[in-house]
Amino acid sequence: MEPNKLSSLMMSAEQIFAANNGGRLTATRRQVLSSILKSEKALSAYELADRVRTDFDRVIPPMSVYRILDVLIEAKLVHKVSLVNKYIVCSHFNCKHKHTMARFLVCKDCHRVNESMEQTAAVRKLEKNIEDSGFHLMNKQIEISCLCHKCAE
Amino acid sequence: MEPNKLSSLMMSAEQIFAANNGGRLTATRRQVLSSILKSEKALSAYELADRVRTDFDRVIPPMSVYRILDVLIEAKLVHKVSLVNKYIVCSHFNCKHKHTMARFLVCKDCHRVNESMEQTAAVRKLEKNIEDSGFHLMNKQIEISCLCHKCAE
DNA sequence: GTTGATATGATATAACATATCATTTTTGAG
DNA sequence: CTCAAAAATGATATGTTATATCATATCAAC
Repeated sequence: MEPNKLSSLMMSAEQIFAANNGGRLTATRRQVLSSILKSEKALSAYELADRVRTDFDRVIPPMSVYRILDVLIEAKLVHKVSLVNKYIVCSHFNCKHKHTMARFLVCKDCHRVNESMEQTAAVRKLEKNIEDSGFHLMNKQIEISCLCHKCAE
Repeated sequence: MEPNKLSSLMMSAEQIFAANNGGRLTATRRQVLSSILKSEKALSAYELADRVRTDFDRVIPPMSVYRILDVLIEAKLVHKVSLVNKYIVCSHFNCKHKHTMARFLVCKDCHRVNESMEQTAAVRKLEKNIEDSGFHLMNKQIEISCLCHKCAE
């Protein structure tokens, strides 16, 4: 990721936290966010701790990474990709889109993730199906296991 | 589950394995399948080992349960529900449907699962989207995190 | 500056999963 | 029927992901 893009995303994050009574974007959280932002694939909490160690020469205990991930997920900056038990930055926390339902194509081998917005009509139909089945949608997130083109070669 | 239904499902499984050069439906596998069939919610491999212990008064090591789950998944009798790292019987291994893409609504609290078939038109569109994104579908399975009506009360 | 709230560190342990080698059971050729 | 190969299971160890809990440190407001 180009430094400009990274710093622009970090500035967005600052604003999101400033507008947010739930917590602060502390130095530690900034480092974790920065490291996960730079990754183009989903990372486990432990892998992310390693990245922070490399990127900032600072050891953060996994427990803290989990807690910080919770905060970042709560702030909608990060998604948990449950198919692979890993975490990835929201591909458009920086943009103006109203966040409806996201579809995640998850490479089962390298854990690259393609996040895209579901079409409104499809979402409406899906939400109706879900309610008709006696379930309530908890996470506007659809996950599908795939192989990316690199891993498919 | 009524005993009749259970034995009918077990007979189907026998036929599937008989038609299948990949392996046999051994006594141990039959017990594991029977225990998972009786559960109306998804179970972890360890929970399933516990069920077999209760149901058949027989201890099966978790390692064996994992191996047997692999075989049952391969035979398309069982699904892995990756959202919660648990396993559940395919809701229609006994029926005549051509198996296209299945949608799983997964209760994040009690792990009950609603499995249903995606509509053909939607699947076609989705598969095209996936290919256009440079991914290959690996598992005709869509998982969505929900709360079931009982847990929502 | 003290106090209460927020955040992080440290430690332990639980839950899910795989690797590997040994043993047992089944199958099929002779 | 017996032996050898293949398939299945057992046993053990270890890796990976996640949570619980208590102690310590930092920050914000008065």
